[in-house]
Amino acid sequence: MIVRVLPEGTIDKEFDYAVPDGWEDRVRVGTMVRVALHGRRVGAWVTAVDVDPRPDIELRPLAKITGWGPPEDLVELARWAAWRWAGRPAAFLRTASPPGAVRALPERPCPAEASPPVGDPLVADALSRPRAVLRLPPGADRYPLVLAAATAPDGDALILCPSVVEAQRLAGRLARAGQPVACVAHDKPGVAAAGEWARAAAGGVTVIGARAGAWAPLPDLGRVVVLDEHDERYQAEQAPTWHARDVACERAGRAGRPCLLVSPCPTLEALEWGELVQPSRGEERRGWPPLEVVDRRHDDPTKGGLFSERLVDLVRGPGRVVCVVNRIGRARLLACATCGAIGRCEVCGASVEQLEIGVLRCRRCGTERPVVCSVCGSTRFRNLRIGVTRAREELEALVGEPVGEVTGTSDAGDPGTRVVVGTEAVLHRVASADAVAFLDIDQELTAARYRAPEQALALLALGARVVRGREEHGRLMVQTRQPDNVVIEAALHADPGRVAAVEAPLREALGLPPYQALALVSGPAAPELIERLGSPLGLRVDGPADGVWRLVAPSHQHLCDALAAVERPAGRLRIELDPLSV
DNA sequence: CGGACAAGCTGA
DNA sequence: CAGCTTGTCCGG
Repeated sequence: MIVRVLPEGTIDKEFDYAVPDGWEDRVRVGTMVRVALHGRRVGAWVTAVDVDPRPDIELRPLAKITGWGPPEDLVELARWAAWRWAGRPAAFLRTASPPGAVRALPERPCPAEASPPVGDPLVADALSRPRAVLRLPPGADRYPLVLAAATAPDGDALILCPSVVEAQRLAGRLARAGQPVACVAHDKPGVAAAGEWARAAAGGVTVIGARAGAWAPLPDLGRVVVLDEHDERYQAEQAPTWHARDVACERAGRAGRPCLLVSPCPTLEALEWGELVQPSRGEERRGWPPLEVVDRRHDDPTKGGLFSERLVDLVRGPGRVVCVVNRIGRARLLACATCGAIGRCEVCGASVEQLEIGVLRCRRCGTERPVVCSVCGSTRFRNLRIGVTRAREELEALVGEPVGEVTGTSDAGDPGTRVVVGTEAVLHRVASADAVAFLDIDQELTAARYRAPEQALALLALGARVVRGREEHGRLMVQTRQPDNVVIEAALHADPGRVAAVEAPLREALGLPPYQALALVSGPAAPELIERLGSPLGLRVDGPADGVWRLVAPSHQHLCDALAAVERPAGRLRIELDPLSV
């Protein structure tokens, strides 16, 4: 027998090898092997079996069978993803492969007993549709939905969560309920990750995972559920910038299986893809906490800083309070206290920030200088935009007790303080609180990213989840100079559809995703790629701006076909499909 | 990817 | 022209 293999790494070419006698039944599409290539041994995936021999080449034998690899449907899916995100199939096959060698699959567990009927009619409705988007408010418990999906007949469910921690928590809960479950995650600490992959590959288990879980092996895929589909952690930040939600949807579609996207604030991408299933107004309102909007339009921006009177009352007051400022450091924008000039870099003119005491640092070029006004020489500055570090200091002074600080880079140790301030990361770390306050939500509302309104609503929904729904008496507070902003109104009325209703026509008019396909091309080899690309029909090439070209096309079909048609030039190249900001 | 080999550059 | 770097090609 002759097989075709694709080597690991960046060799984007397939090679044929002979299968030694007696190995035939251990080799199938997806099997991981080692082969001699150009005097070296490299790992590879079998991509085709029973290949016709070529008379011109003397074939070498496979050197070794490493073990089980992605099943055939995922090898096909990897080819699709390579097209869809302009990457190499090997990158996706790596994600779809076990984190260590899998020699044998474990026994398939005995099937669990017959599934109980789904109690919640909303969940039953959502699970009964082939492509549904379920808008579930932040306070709603998703476990009944997960259990219903896990116990549904017709195959094993695949359930995705935005983070490995959430996936593990959910898998643990299902396992304790007696459900056979495998938690597939590549960066899962400690536990035998290859073992979990093997249990998934054996079948008969519900598979739960984070982003890479979209590539978990399931021999008998039933339904696919993506929880918090709006979460940006589903998208890989390195190229290829694939999105686990989109992979999951494509995978379910290819297998002819139902797929359900769940979110308190579904993205426009999700709404374009499937039918929206929403709770009654009353049910959705119960799932959002009341929102206290502190209108700061008439507050003097130079007085009180980030802390309005109502906010001071909140933090002084009983219960656990989480404050969110999505900025690290001490000061991200400063003005001279004497002459009022904005602190600027003397080299490039960009605004300077103060991350630590005594040093001003340029946000663009990184030049540092002492805290002296370059216009009038004064050494006193006003902090126009304070960050988490400074906010913590000021909060401590206000409440007269220690205040915790949590940012994405701070160590995981929980600050056991009553009041905690942090960036968005604090909402992922703190399990529950009596109140969540967004000190400067305007920063999110006015951010120069086209998804800013969706992201701001997602942030509010995350805060809402930490304090739970209306019946839990949690409090959600925002301080804003834009109390009429549709994002604030959506959270206030527990009606996320308001944001979509405003954003959809706007994005359509501006030619932004999901109504047009976008890609950014950068890196030393980018000019060569742009040159080779030419100007195919339907593709617009803008730029370069700061060395980045922007490709726009009416659909992914147009854009990805155009990219697939050109040969990738040598050298470093980053092709970012569906960028989160442009 | 990484080894092989060719082409280009340098210094005596 | 040896000795070195840089670039391109190719593998089964």
